[in-house]
Amino acid sequence: MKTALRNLVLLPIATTDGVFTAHYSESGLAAINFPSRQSGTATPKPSALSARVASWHRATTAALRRAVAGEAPGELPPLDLSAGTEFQRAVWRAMLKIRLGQARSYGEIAQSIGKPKAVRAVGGACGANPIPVLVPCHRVIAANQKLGGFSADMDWKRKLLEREGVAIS
DNA sequence: CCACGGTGGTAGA
DNA sequence: TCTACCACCGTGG
Repeated sequence: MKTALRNLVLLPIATTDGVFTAHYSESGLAAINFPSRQSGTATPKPSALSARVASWHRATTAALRRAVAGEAPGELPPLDLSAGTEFQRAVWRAMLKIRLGQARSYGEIAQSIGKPKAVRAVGGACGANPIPVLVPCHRVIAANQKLGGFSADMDWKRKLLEREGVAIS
C-alpha cells in the first residue's frame, strides 16, 4: 500500500462490542479499525469537524451499529477506496453486493469480477479491505463451506456470520 | 483425513 | 526485475 499522505480524521464509534475507530479522508470513509485494547482515540472538538465529516460520521455510526448487530446497515456514507489497487477495488465492490445472510466463496468472487483463476489473490484482497464489517469481507468463505481466514480475530468473522444467520460447517 | 500442484496479485529487496 | 509469500481450490492418496 503506498503511503499517500491524505489528511485523515479519526473518530471513535462505540458499539455493544467495543469502540471502533473510523478514518475519514477528503472524499469519505476511508477505513474502520476493530476495537483494540490499547488504542484510545482522542475525540476532536466538535467545532473542529467539518459539517460534511460530521454527517458522514453519523451515517457510519448508525450503519456500523446495525451491521455489528447482524442487521442491514442501511445507507452508507461515501466510501473512499482509493487506497486500493484496481483489482482490490473490484473485489471490494463485489463484496458490497453480497446481501445480508448470504455468503460467497473466494472462487465465486473471482468469477464475478471476470478473473476466475485469481482465487488466491481474492483472499489477499479481502485481507486488505480497509472497511471491514461495512464492506462485508466476512461473507467470503472457503468453497467447502468452511470459514477460511480473517485478518483480524477469526472470532469476529464467526460472530458476524452467526448474527446474520449464516451457517458454517 | 492429508499432500500437492496450479494458480494471480502484492510487497519487498 | 525476481522472489516469496497467500483469508484458495480441485484432485488424488
